[in-house]
Order: sequence, then structure tokens, then C-alpha cells
Amino acid sequence: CYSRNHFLNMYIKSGSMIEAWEVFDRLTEQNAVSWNTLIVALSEMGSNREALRCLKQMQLEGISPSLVTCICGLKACANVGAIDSGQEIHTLIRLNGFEKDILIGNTLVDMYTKCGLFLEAQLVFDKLQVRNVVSWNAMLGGHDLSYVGRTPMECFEQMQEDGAKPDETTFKCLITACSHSGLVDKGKEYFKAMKDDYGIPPREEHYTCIVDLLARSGNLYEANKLVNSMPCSPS
RNA sequence: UCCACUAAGCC
Repeated sequence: CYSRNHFLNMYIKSGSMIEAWEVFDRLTEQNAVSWNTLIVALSEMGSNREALRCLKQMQLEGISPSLVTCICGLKACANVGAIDSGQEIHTLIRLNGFEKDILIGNTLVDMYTKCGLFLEAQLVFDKLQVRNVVSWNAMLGGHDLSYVGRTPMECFEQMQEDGAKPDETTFKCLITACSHSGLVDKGKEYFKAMKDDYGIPPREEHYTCIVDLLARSGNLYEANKLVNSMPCSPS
């Protein structure tokens, strides 16, 4: 069944969804992994409702959702703001004792922020036993932090006190958060600090973030200057 | 370790 699932994934990754379904149907024994593979594929192609239907279906067929199933399901919920299903999955998580898992926790935080339940997200976040850079990035990037009475700056400091090392994604989230809160100077500072103090060379997306920040604040001249000084796209 | 967490703008 091992190789069968690989096979299934191969079709999916090459974009042959029809063949993938055929392979799936012909599997004599669909285990949680085959279902997960399908659910991920569906949600990646934007068929999130269909993905959630699969999650129900697998249960009807007597296969219990694994930890990975819960993660994939939550992502599908996050994509379409399906808070009801999200909460059902959260219940499932509790029933199975998956809640201490960091990946589960991070995905829950993300799902709740994407669904607009910021306090719920904060609650899950606070209850995490261990937090990593992804947890912090999810908080930082998910929504306007002012909903939970925080600023991007505080969040950024706290994450470091907590021992998380800011990465590329952190700065994308951080600068975007500044941009959305009108914190123009702070955003510029962070952009500079990123390479000067943290040794992270800005990528194309970081330039997009900072240009967006400048342009939004009416700083067209500076934005233009920056675009012209950009190195050619690395990758 | 068959599958799995966060990630800019435009729309």
C-alpha cells in the first residue's frame, strides 16, 4: 500500500487528477494516507469543500482521521473560512489528544485567524506548550494584531524573547503588518534590520512588501527608487 | 519517516 500511495501522489503532482481518482478508486484498501493525499490535492487545487467532504466520507467508511488528516482538513477550512468544519475538526483533535502537537497547534492558530476568530486563535496560541517560529509567524501575519491588543513590534520582540529566530517569512509578515497598520517608519526599519542585523538577504517578495508599504503611504518617489535599486530577481 | 504547519501584492 506504501508504493500505491506514492503512485497516487505521482499522478497528483503531475496534475493528472482524473488518473489520480482512478488509482484511488482501484486501491483495494484506502488507508488514512491515501485519503490524506487526496484531501491535500483537492484543497491545493481550490476544491476545499470537496476536500472536506472527503474527510467526512473517509470516516463513514470507517477510517479514522489521523493527525495529518486534521491538519489538511484545517487548511481546507482556512482556505474557505469554513469555521463550522474547523470547529468539528478541533473537537476531533481534542478527542484524539492531538492538541499538544506543534503542527496541529500552528494550523489551528492559522485556521482561526483566517476565519476571523482572533480571540480563539490567541487562546490556542497561548495554550501551546511549545511555540516555534511558525507559530509566531502565523500570529504576526494572520490578521490585524490590534484585534487582540497587540502591535507588530511587541509581537516581534516577544517571539525573540521566546527563543524563536526570525526568518524570511517573519519579515514578510512583519513588514506587511506594518504596512497594514500604517507603521511606515517601522516597516522601513525592519526591512533594513533584516539584512543588517539578522543577515537575511531580502528576496523579491520582501521588496514587494516594502514597495507596497511605501506606495500605500504615498511615498512614490522612494518606492520607485527602491525598485530601481533592486538586484535582478534571484530565483 | 508513503501524505502534513506559517508566507507579499494584484484580482
